[in-house]
Amino acid sequence: MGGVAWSEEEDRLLKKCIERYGEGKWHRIPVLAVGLNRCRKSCRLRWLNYLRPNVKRGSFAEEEINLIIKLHGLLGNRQLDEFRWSLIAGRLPGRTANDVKNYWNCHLSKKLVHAPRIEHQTVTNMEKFMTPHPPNIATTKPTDSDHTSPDNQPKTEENAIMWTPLTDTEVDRWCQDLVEEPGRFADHQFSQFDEGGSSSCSKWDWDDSIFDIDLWTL
DNA sequence: AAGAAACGCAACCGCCTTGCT
DNA sequence: TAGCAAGGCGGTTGCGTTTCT
Repeated sequence: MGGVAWSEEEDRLLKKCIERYGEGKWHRIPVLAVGLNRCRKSCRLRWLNYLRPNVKRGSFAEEEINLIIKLHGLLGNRQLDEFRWSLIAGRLPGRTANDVKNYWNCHLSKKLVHAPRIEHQTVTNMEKFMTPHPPNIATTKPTDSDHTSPDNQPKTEENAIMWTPLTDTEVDRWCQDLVEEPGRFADHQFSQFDEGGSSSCSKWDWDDSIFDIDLWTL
């Protein structure tokens, strides 16, 4: 791993400590969890990415991949190659920023490397590339009005597992289609961010504005 | 069957932002 | 207003596992 792997005992100590004292006081965790020789940052990361309840593991579903690519196009900084993984992850129930980032770096970035301007590409015709799935799941475009759940469904494990994971081949085909198809994102939707370069639109203007766009109708 | 290469992902690092004094 | 501490984030690393030759 990228560092010293956490032992079961360390996980148990951290979980117990957070259940007792709550999330958020990371600077106190190393003090409160006797025997846990980890810094506040490591504790926070371990909790958020691994121990926290509702953390979803396993393959990404097509809806999740769809949303990652959409949001990556919208939230990615074209000039700096910077991305807002936490914002993307925030719209994928059970997924962490680290998960999304890893998935992008391992799977999608290589496959979309030839796409000139992803944010002007489109995410359409998913139905063509779908694996068999329960009716009305993948083809339903939710309203997502509360910005908390991409499928506008209760955040339950049941809903999550109904999403059908894509194989690598299917992702390949889907990404290829994305590259070849002319953009469906209207330029005017982005012009407000482009005018005058980055100086006229701060990062927070971006964040505030970005969710005014109905992602599911793009 | 064995070694090499590629992949996946947990963990670390450094920087930035925020809140408090 | 400045300085400090803590939270949070994105980029990177490196080891275990899987696939390929």
